[in-house]
Amino acid sequence: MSDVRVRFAPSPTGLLHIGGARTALFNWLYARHVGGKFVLRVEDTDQSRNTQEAVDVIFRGMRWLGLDWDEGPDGKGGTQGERGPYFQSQRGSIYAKHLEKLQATGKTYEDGGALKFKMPKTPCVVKDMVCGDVTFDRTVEPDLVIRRKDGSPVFHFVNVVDDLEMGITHVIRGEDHLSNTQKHIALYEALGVTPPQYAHIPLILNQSGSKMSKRDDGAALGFYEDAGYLPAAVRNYLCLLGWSPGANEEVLDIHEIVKRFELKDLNRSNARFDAAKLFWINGEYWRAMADSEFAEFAKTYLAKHRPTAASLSESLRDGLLRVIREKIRTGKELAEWMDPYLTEDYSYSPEARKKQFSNPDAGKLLHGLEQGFAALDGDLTDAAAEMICKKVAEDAALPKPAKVIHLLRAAVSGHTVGPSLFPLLTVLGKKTVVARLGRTRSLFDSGKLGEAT
RNA sequence: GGCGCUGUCGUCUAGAGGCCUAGGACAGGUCCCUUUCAAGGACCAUACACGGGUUCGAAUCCCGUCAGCGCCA
Repeated sequence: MSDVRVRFAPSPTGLLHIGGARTALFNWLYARHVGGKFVLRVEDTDQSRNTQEAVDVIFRGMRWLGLDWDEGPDGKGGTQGERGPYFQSQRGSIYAKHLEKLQATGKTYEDGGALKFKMPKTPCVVKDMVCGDVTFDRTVEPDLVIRRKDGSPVFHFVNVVDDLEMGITHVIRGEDHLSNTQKHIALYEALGVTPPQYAHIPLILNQSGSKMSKRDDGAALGFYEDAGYLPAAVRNYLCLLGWSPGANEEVLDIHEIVKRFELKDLNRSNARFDAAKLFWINGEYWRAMADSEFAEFAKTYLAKHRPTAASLSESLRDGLLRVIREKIRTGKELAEWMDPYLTEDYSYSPEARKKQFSNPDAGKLLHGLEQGFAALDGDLTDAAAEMICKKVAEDAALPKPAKVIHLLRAAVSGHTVGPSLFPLLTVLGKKTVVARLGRTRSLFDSGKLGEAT
């Protein structure tokens, strides 16, 4: 246990920004590493955007990443912790109290309806746990508006008041706030309170090298949930942006990361977001998942994105998932690869039309395959399927069965790529394979599988 | 414009004066494996921003320049 208290203070904008998620993650990692408290505070002062949905997005994202908080709204309409309320919109009287206190010091003055704070004109040294001692020469620092003409207190002020009222000991936040920190320190000092420790972490940059904004592709955490990424993989990737476990390791269990995470090991330079690397890490987690875990993931993901998958028989669905899983690495791909088997009215891709059904011999081969599978005695197995392919190839005087195999794949799935073919056929079963071959053959015979359509 | 931060392969990083003819990973390339696609294996290419110091010795320390980013106005 320790008396460290850190916080994540997002505003409900309708999405949980990937940079915000990373800030939350680093606060969480530090709290868990030292055994302190992690506080969630919602900075919902912008009434126009302050909706329940927007707040829920934050809770959902945090939970998805597994970042549990010790104090804050519990996400179910209640509160946990003694230092609330944890919504800024409910803290008006607290701000008013501190505003009065600040006014009593004589360090403020009215100016055109706004209340301004007299900034000290002396140098300020921010002792940052990541950036080191950063000196600001404030001789020309303008005074700070702390209450607008409309009476609303400004961000810097409420942020400071909240942090001191909530007993925050370490402020871990994006480096974009480093230059503002001297203002915050001035406010703490004016209120007669010792400022917290600061740790400014590097920013996450987009492809073009500027601060990732919500307009950038993949800037919302929800994007990865929708795309069927695994939260542990996203979390692992985010840890690697500005922090490194040291020697040649990257894919690490979160417990191991918690154990090793130190603020002093944080990088100082901004990091570009690399979607390809995240995709790779996701693949690592995808393959490492236990079967039961995968089954649970697939069930949940398909329920949301492919509700019709529920009508497949359990054995068919499980079989398909098994043969598909090894070829792909996200839920989105899983859903797309399931598509050809969710209906008997499946479509044929342009590649399949072009590569497989533009060949005049295809009709003959399809007939042969259909007859071969129809005539099969007993269960359809990998070996039986292979034999049929070989025989059809021989009958057509083809030197190798490859051509037949490719055509067969296109015929039963409509696509030129897919799961390993023989295991797929076995999963589908003889009846379905024969029916699909019949359908394709008949469409082909009536000239409906050409390139044009 | 002022102030601040940063600057190692395309990207994320290891590196805290000699272990560095700079290591790993992703991405890229070649090959192997493979009756598609993945996965896997082997190999290749690519970096200490630049210029000055300090030192026997610098990616590592200091200064300057340049560049990028951020904050404020």
